[in-house]
Amino acid sequence: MTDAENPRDYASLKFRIAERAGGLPRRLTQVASYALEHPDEIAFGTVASIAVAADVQPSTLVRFAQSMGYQGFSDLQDVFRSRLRDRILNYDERLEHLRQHDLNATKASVIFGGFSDAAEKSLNDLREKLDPAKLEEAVEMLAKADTIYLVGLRRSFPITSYMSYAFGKLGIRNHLIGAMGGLAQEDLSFATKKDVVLAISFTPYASETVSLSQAAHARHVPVIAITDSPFSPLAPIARTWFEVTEANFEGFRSMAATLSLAMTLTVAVAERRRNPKN
Amino acid sequence: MTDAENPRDYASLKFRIAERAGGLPRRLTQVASYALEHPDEIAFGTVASIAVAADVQPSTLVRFAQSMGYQGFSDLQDVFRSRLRDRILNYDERLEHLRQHDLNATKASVIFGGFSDAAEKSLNDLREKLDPAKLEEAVEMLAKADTIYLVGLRRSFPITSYMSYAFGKLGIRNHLIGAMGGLAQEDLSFATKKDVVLAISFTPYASETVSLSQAAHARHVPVIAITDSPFSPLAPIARTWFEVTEANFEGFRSMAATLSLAMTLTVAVAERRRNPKN
DNA sequence: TTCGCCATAGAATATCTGTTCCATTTTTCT
DNA sequence: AGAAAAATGGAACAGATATTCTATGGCGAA
Repeated sequence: MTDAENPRDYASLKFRIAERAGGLPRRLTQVASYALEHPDEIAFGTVASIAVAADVQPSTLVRFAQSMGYQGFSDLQDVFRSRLRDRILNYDERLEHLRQHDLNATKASVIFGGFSDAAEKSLNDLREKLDPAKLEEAVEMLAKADTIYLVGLRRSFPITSYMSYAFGKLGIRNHLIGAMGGLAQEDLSFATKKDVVLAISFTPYASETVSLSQAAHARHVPVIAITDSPFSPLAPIARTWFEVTEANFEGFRSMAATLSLAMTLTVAVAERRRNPKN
Repeated sequence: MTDAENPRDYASLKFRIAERAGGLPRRLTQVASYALEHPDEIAFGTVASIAVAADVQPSTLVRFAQSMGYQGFSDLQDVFRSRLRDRILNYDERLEHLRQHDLNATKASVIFGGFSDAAEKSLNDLREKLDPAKLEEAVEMLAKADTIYLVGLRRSFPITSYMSYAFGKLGIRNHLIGAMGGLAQEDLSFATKKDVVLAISFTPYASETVSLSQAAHARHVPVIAITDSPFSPLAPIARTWFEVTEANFEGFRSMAATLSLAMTLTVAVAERRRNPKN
């Protein structure tokens, strides 16, 4: 008997189970305690496998789920699965929420919340994923470079233009490619082995960024890339590359993580030049 | 054909997929990229449901698993599931992990942490401080503007250049001032009462940004400002203005909050133009 | 004790699952 | 251009799945 709506998130379900477990028949209590103790067995297992593990009949599991207000075991299992999903994806759900609200409200502040969340998620993602060794390698390369060529168009241009500005302030020679006018190719053709190209591009990869980087790579200019997937055309030609996946809101991707990485590279390179290794 | 032993943990599997994806047939590449982008779909979904989501035949999924060296799809799915299991189980361990890493953390990764923290702090600050009413007002003004003039130099230029790009994509007429060359004054002199100037400037306020905005204001062009203090020279001349204080790390200020606000304005204006307020 | 009720076990079942197979298309090599 | 090989789509299949159903067991009330 479903009494009122039943929990769709793990926290409330857990609460309901704990709450009702006392007044439940023997076998169902047994299931309840097993469920709370081995939540990921429930999430991943099959009725049969869980039944064995909990020393219970398969049908008991179904009855348990029904007594908690769900239609069947699979229904309840979904909640246990969402728990695992949410640990990683709950931001996406929040974005979903915002999007739904957005339809009714269209309020700018909701949009702001969405972008802020996207930024935060992106930052946390990168925090987990960023490999310090790769970072070191990139910093080392950039620190030794004669001139740093910054290649970024469209969405990535704000990033490269920031880097160019910051490098400039720090006295690090750099060329910003693709600013205005079509002189990009010209500029980059001066690059040599002693220089480094830092290319930034995300799906859909701007063709000019890709072709410029490839041309540089063909002339043995080392390339460092910041991109969003191993399938990026920049990945295979880069000496080292960073995977940065920005969360998006309403189709507009955050730039917070990329920017954070860009600032890191800038400052770290300046520091490395001041105190070279060894 | 299983060539050597195959990955049982997600990290190595991911690596193998990325490694081999290039030389894979079309449909298998499609699966590869879907798998890397939606790992938890793979973990929880069924062959049928994933096939639909990835726009592929069920059999292709099995073939993909086999081409990665597994006996069947379920085998590969186990690896994706282990990823979720491990994430959860390691949560406490992860803190340990981080602490240990922190000890041998490289300089660059510490810097990255600093910038990420600064970004997060800035975002939270603005989340608390941002006044929805002001936001509405600014959106309304921008939505009604004939042309939006974006004024930002130095550190603020990445922001305005992003907005210019995004506005352009959304079909909203705008002029990016201060890009290159000294023609800024010229460009802005065309602005009329029906336009709006959006000026972005932070301490120390770039004199050109200030003087351009003042000139526009003198000619009765409405000005919206994003700046960092009530004492900013932009505050008194702005019809409405936002105070955004970015946290800094090693003297380099974050741009996350400003960027978030900028994206908000862009998208909100586009939306407002689509659905004007009575 | 006897009756009635509920919980339980375990088999039955209809659905859904992953996998295989083969005809067809596409690509590759000669 | 033609032949050979590889890749793909889609249907068929055997096995596993969650769920339902029925007979049995246990327990308290009359």
